[in-house]
Amino acid sequence: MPRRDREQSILDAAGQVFARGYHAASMDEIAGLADVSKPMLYAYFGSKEGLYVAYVDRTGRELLDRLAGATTPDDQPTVRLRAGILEFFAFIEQYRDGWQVLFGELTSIGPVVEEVAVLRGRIADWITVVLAGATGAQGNVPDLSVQATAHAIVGAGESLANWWLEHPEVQRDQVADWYMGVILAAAPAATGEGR
Amino acid sequence: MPRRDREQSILDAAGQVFARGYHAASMDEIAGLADVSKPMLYAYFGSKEGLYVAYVDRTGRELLDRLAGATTPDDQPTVRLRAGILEFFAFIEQYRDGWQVLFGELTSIGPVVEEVAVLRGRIADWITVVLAGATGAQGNVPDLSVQATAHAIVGAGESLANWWLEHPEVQRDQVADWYMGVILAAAPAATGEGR
Amino acid sequence: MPRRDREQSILDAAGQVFARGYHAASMDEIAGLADVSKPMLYAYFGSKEGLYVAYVDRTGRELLDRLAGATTPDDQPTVRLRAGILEFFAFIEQYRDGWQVLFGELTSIGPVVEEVAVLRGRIADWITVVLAGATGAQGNVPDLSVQATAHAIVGAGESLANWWLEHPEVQRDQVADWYMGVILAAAPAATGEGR
Amino acid sequence: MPRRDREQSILDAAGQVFARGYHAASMDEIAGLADVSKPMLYAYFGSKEGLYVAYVDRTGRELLDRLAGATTPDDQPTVRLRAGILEFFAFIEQYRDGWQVLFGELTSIGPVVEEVAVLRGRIADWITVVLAGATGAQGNVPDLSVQATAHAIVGAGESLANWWLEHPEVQRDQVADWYMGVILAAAPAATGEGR
DNA sequence: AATGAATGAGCTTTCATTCAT
DNA sequence: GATGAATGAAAGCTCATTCAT
Repeated sequence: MPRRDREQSILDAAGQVFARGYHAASMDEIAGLADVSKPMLYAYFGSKEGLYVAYVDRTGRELLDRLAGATTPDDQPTVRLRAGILEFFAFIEQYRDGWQVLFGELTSIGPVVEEVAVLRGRIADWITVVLAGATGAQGNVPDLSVQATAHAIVGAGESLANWWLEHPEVQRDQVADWYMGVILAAAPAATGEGR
Repeated sequence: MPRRDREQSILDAAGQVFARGYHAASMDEIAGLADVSKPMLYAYFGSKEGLYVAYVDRTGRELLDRLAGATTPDDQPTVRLRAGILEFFAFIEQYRDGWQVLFGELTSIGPVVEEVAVLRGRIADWITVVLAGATGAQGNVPDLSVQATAHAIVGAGESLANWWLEHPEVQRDQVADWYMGVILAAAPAATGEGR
Repeated sequence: MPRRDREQSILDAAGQVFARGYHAASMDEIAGLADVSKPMLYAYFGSKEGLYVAYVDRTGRELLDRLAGATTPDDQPTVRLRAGILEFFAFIEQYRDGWQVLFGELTSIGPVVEEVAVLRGRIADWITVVLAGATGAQGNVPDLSVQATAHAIVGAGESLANWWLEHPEVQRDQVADWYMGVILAAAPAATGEGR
Repeated sequence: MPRRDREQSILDAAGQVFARGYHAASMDEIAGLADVSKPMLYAYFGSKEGLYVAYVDRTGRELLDRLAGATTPDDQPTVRLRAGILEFFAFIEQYRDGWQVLFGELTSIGPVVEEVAVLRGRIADWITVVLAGATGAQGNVPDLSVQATAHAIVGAGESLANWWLEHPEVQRDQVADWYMGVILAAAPAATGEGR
């Protein structure tokens, strides 16, 4: 099996195990699940932390790509927003492990904390930009209150996503709608409009 | 030192260490910080998990007590809401460790997952009740959408709190105001109004 | 409670716990069972080993006293033998814990090994003496073969006793009879007769 | 060193240490004696108990193999008996540790209790079968008294063996002869003859 | 006379990591 | 390129034992 594929299948295994938390994961288990010997893990990723970072990277990129791919700049802002949100929840549904790794352990291992923080910032940015279109605010330099509210919105989404994972009987569209409701309601604050 | 006091000072130390995550914490470190020998930890709390649960209990109760104490039922709903939110952020400011233990590790150890989930539910309830007063909705049996939105609101608060921890220059009142803005905006959905 | 009584009730508790093996026993458990604080154990018996020795002493003496008391020198040898054997099994039935402590752990803690070995020797002696009467051999200085066979007989008795503990439906008289059969059959060798 | 060999040398070391009793043995000491690091013990045997069971298994099988190999069915019964007994004592002489592990600790750790009990039963069976030939009894279904007496005989052998270990100046043949004397004397009871 | 409080030292077990082949 | 074999370090936990009251 060529290296590229090996790496991917190792990352897949790593996701399953890391989903239970960084410290609760063991290299042994990952190796076993990936059907590889442990030294391979180190040959390819250097260390446990390296493997974790690689997984977070791959998964974060996947999420951002999906958000980016879900919408075209020409769409109406609310259409873009809805498409993005749907994609967001679709990602959660499909990459449950990845989702839990990315957002389940806020106090995780040092270097990754930053990584995840950056990822959240990007998502907050995406929301801010789309919202700017949706609410008609333009060119406002986002100040602290915008940042804060954007984070609040992201947090609402995360929390909603976790709630959804425990209520799988609810339709994805439904959850997305509720989320949109919250976002649009909170939007004026988020975009700094009206201050 | 009598048992009661020792237990409290052990719990204080435990909080500092658990703040970095359950698995990352070691009994040795907690004992060292509390200036006690390890066997005392086990004599008083039985196990690492027991100590964790005890800490979560104490801290969760503290938070709920504060929320309850911050408001009197006679207050105007928005006054109550604002008082509660202020108290919430005051708690975060004061019990930073406790906050991170309670809300930092979504994928924590088995028995505590439930404990923390219950605590979150209680807070969501509190918000729902106060909101019901604030928006004039009355007697609505909270259905799924209300639950979901309440969770979203709680998540927004958590996320905002974490953001605030990294922007200590912002005033507490300020953050509370932003949060109130989000809540009141999202309230109609949370209280099921208008459906 | 006067010291004498305390000591006895501690020894009773010790027996129950030591029955599972010296190393498997914990001072904590003994103290709990005796409803005394741990320091009392040390005040009265000095150490875990001291407590163990005290228990072995008391129980060994009890067994020897019973053997001695069960028979009068004037009895017919076979009557004495049978009475002694019955008493032996009665002891086992009544002091199950003590029996297991005395004979269950051949590789026990240093000082006690000797103690128990001496006790066994005494019992072997008793058997030899009674047998000497029973088979008519007199005044033979017991040589190695007699010693050896006496030990074999004691071992047969222990093994039989343990077997009996797992077959409580069998009557004590029955087991005693079987044991007598083995002893009388083996007696000529034990008393050195016929060599 | 290949795994097979390592396992054997670990088991050898384990025997020496377990000879002092299961609870008195420490994995550290076994590892040190086997000149291996502790993790190897766990990699190969899973746990302390696993290692113990493995040792009991190997040693028990060895003993049974020897008993089986020492005699051919065509031999005269008393010849078979004598050969078996000689082999039994040879085993004890050679595998002193193993002997003490197998028969020294009657109250040992849970799972092994059964294992050792089964082993004893097998030996008792072997004796019963050979005795049946030696005394001419045939086809008797062994009843309780036979079982009991067979156990008594095994116990006599164990006790004799332990006595012998402390009197190494006695020849093996000598001890075997004494034991044979006891067995043959007790045999009628053991084979149920004459009832 | 009696105990709650306390501990040093040891236990079994697991983990991330590396070497020799 | 890939692995079986191996380990240092540290984890959670328990124990016999003592001291201050």
